[in-house]
Amino acid sequence: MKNRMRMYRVGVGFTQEELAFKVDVTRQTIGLIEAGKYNPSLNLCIAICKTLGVTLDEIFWMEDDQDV
Amino acid sequence: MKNRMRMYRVGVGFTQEELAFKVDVTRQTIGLIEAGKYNPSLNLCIAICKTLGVTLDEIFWMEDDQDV
DNA sequence: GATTAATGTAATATATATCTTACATAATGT
DNA sequence: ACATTATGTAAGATATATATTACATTAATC
Repeated sequence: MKNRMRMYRVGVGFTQEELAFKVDVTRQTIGLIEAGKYNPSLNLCIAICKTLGVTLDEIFWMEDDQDV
Repeated sequence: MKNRMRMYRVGVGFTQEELAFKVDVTRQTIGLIEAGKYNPSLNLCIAICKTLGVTLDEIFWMEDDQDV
């Protein structure tokens, strides 16, 4: 459940709270997704990607899994 | 909530039920996601993509939205 | 070093994804 | 026509994503 959200978020200069507001979700939700402890919905993933200016693959697609 | 699941599923020659079994979910769930009536979890999206041999962007990322 | 901003985290409540069961329809083969 | 396979869909139950509230910690700023 790892992802690259934090990397792109700080890259754009947003705080967790700012990103949360923009995608209409709670700061805690953003924090837990970044921490890899949530399994977010596709719609939320898409909203986050659009806000950060990247695609789903760039944040959420891991080309090589550990067990490959 | 549109996506290209059906296209890739029939391309690989899977039935809804076969794909459902492989990603450990119900046939109905697959059907509703294909119909654009469900907002699936990221984990399920990833499992589907791996089973169909494509990435998240290829199935779930729409480059140009209607409202752009 | 005190204050503020940003983040981590936990408990309970609520919304919703998904399951289960069931039936209906469409397509295909015999 | 009949049987079979694939798909659509609905009602109620369950699991889980997310909200809410609250407090702790860390980093930055004064």
